[in-house]
Amino acid sequence: MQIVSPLERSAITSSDRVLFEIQRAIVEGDIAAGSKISEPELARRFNVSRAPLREALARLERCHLIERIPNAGARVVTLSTEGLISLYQIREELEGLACRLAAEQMPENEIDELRQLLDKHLETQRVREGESYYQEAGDLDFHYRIILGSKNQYLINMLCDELYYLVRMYRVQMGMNGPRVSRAFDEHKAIINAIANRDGELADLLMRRHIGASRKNIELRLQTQKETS
Amino acid sequence: MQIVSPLERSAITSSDRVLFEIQRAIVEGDIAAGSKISEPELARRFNVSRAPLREALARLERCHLIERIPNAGARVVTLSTEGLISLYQIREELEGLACRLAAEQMPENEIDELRQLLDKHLETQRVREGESYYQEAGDLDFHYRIILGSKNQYLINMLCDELYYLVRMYRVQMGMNGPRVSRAFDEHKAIINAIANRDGELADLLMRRHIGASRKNIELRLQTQKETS
DNA sequence: CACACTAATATTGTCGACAATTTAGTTCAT
DNA sequence: ATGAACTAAATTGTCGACAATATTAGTGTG
Repeated sequence: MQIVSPLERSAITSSDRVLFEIQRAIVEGDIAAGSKISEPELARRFNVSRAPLREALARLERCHLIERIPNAGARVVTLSTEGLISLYQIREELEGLACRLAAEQMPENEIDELRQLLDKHLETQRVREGESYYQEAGDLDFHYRIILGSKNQYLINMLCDELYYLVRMYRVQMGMNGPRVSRAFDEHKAIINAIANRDGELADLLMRRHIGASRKNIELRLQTQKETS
Repeated sequence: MQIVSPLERSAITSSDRVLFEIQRAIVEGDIAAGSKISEPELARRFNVSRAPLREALARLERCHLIERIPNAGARVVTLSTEGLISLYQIREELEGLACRLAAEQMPENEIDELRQLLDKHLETQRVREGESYYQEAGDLDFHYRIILGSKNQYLINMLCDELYYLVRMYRVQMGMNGPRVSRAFDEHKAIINAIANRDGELADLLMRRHIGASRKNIELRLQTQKETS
């Protein structure tokens, strides 16, 4: 089975182009969460007919960014704290597995590259202290590479294609930064060390903790939400 | 967040109808694994234009039954023992999680219904001794219901929509029956008991073992494959 | 004033035709 | 005979128009 990275993709067809643009717009919130999607409007806006647009919509549904109802149209997904927790529960399991597999499968050169990436992140963090955006992207990139390192094609598709953009959307729009950002580096470092030592069990555990800590933060927020209301 | 069961879906549009028919054909092997998909041919065969057919193809790609290459067309996925192992690795994690959540979230009446389902399976197994097909469907149904019981919408979508048919395809075409079938009942019973006792940790563990045992069988088969060749 | 029903409007689903691209086949040169 | 370049055929991608369905506005009635 040939392993393919989902992000190594350039816009071949005009349907691709439209997909990327709408995807970005939804993730960044330019197209508001929960808003209705009008095919004629979007087709005009991106200068394509409805055929490639609908193709793009089908792929947006695939990565859980929109929901479609037959004969009634599509809506951008609505974000909720409960949904975010659901998402993190899944990530804990799947990315834990990814780490375990990466410890077995990831070639040395990829591990080295990942180390270098971490060092680079450390520098940019020092330089751009406080600006979490870059760090966020970097964090996702870190996770991304480990997933690719698992060499499990289904896992790669699910995490890097079908959930990746939804995770980004939650981060961008619900502002997942805070005190965890600073800790993340150390945790990343420990994870990559475990992988380098080919200790899959430990890498698995550390990644679960890493994501689980974020989830618990969110659950905490949910509690205070409920108390306030 | 409204919880929706993916299998509660009837063919609304003609794209739906075509999707269901092709889906069944691929799973059963009527359309051979690895074979190229011709849009004009399928359109004629199912008496629709290419528009709804392409819509159906997009959704088949979503559940990993076909792979598309821009400007080059689609192929039915090829099955491999390695792929099956990859799939089971993911199922172990996700269905383990599903059990843990089901132990927390599944309402009593659903648990009762699941118990009755198990009893019914036991009868049909006695009656149709040896015929594994019904049992297979039943096994999937068992897993299916627990997943729904987790009340995690992303998890439900991923397992019951995006992976369900691929799992069935592997089972039908690679003939996953054998001695495990008889054990499955006892394991199912233990899992449902754990859920009924609201012991999520145990239910999680048992489900991982349940699926893990199947995976190890497959890995064993892979070993003998390699030795023979 | 609320509600049910109907008519008008807008949106989605489907079709057939055309454009762009890939694939298959043929010719020619080495 | 092998391989490269070109041509022809077939396939995929895109378009605009029409049909089917859902939404909205309007009307009348209790």
